[in-house]
Amino acid sequence: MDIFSTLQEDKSRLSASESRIAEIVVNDFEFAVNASIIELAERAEVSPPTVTRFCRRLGCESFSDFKVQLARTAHVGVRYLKPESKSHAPSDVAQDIITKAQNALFLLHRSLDLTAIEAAVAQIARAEMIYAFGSGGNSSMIADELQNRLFRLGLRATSSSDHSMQLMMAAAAKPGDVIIGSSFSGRNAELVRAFALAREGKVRTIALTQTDSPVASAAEIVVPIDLPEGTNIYRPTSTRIAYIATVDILASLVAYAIQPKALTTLRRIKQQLVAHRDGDDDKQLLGD
Amino acid sequence: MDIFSTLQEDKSRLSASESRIAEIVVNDFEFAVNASIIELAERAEVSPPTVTRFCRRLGCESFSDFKVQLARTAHVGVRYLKPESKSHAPSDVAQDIITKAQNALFLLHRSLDLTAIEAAVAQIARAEMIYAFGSGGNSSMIADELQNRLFRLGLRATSSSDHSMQLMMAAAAKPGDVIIGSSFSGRNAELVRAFALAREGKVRTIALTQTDSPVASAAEIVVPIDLPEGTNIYRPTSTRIAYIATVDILASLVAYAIQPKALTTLRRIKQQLVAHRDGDDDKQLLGD
DNA sequence: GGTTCCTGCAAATTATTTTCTTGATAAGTT
DNA sequence: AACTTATCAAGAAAATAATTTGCAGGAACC
Repeated sequence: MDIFSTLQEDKSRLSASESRIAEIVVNDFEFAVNASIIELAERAEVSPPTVTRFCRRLGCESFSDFKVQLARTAHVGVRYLKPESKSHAPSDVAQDIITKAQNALFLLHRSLDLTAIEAAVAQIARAEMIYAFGSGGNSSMIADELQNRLFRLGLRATSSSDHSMQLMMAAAAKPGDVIIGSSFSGRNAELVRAFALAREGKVRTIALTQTDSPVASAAEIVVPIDLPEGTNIYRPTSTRIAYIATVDILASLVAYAIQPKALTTLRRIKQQLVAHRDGDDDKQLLGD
Repeated sequence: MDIFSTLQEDKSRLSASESRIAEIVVNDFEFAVNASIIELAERAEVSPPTVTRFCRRLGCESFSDFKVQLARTAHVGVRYLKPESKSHAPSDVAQDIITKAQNALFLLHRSLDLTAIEAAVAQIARAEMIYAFGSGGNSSMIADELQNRLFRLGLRATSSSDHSMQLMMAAAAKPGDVIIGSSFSGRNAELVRAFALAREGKVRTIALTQTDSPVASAAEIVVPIDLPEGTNIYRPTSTRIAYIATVDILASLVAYAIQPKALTTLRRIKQQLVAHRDGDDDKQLLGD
């Protein structure tokens, strides 16, 4: 557990003086990690012992322990509390995008539903055939990615971003097959329809989407991905990164679940690639 | 600058005693961030003042400053020095993937070539037509992603993962057009050929790939993405994430470069989407 | 009115840094 | 070649600063 979550959760249990300390820590993180207990106490207009007690209440051993914990999580965690930079200079834009991406991963980690993931992995690992659905540029990439990752494991997988094809495939799928649908917004009505159709035919359905969304309610297993999307319309990235990481987690776990099969297939794909290109370099990746 | 880079670089300037401290810091990071100066000194078999001097040499104000800086970067930075967890438990796998992804972003940020990026952005922003090339599952995703991001800005863009098509498109492209090729390995011979063909016809070429690779030498502008790929064959993710972030940075900068045009196009795409789905929710993303 | 909890003061403890000194190494000099 | 001198690393001890503990006053809440 990190300090910031604890701060959020234990906010009510803090006394007036302690809240004042908390506020400074959240608002001026730079100051807080560099300050001594005395400086922090002065700025919050409390005594040093109060700061120590504050740290203890948050589950830290001591003030220095608190500072270290703060520095550790805040590197990733605190930035989403800060207003984004308004500059369009390349270095700022790059920094901003990378920070947001890291935050997305940080938030993803904290909100991961491992139970749902395990359930999804179990279904995928034993599926006869896997259909990955997603549309609209972002989710279609995720669908392709799912197929890309799963076929390498020796599983039968296909993907489609075409609504009509999705419906037809859902209708054609058999019990024992699995449909994985991705929707960033959770409001892809056609995907909902495909899920409904699939469930009628006893086909397993897995959704990668927002909780409490139409797509989520339509699927049997929901792997929830809930992230605040920034308001800047130019930059929908961070969510995308969280989805990719989730696909990666799913694919890795499936790989472990079906170990021997996956290993052979991967080896064969790799041999094929190496033979096809230059033979002297084994370091290249599987599939560029 | 973070402590770990400094440690790497100043390694030669450290004395014997200081190197012993450095070794402990790198190998047992957990101990180092939690220890007091006395504990650290004892373990390295040096005196406390030597530890203070060590911190100063690394550019820190004091020992506590050192600890804070260490904690800040290490959260992201140190883990790639450590052997990866061998457990296949879902939580460990998830943690591992997310950490690696964050590391990839961290490393990306430190190795970004902003000059190359600016040059690429300038070319893309004024291109008549943009061709995004990439093959093999990973890079083909990046090519699609480039198209996906750029067409939304009102630019003319297409993508292809088909080697033959790439060659034909490269031959058909005109001066004023831009070809962006992605290759994780840098050893995609067909892409090299397409680049050569394009350059004959005065078409601008941009490569997203490893430095000092065949693909890199074939392109006019190289946006280098150099990351150590983990050895685990199941998990090629982290590089992918760095590529996606890079595409995002490029696309965002292009968007800013051509502001008014991009804004109108985005607005029209959004209207189209909202009209097509349910009208009551403006929060949905551009393209799922 | 009693209990509980917050808070600050002052003292005690602990940690950290500074200063000073010693010893080692290397370059220069006779 | 032997001696001198400069430079620097490193520890001891002292000084300083930071942090914590114990205690007591006071406020708020039964």
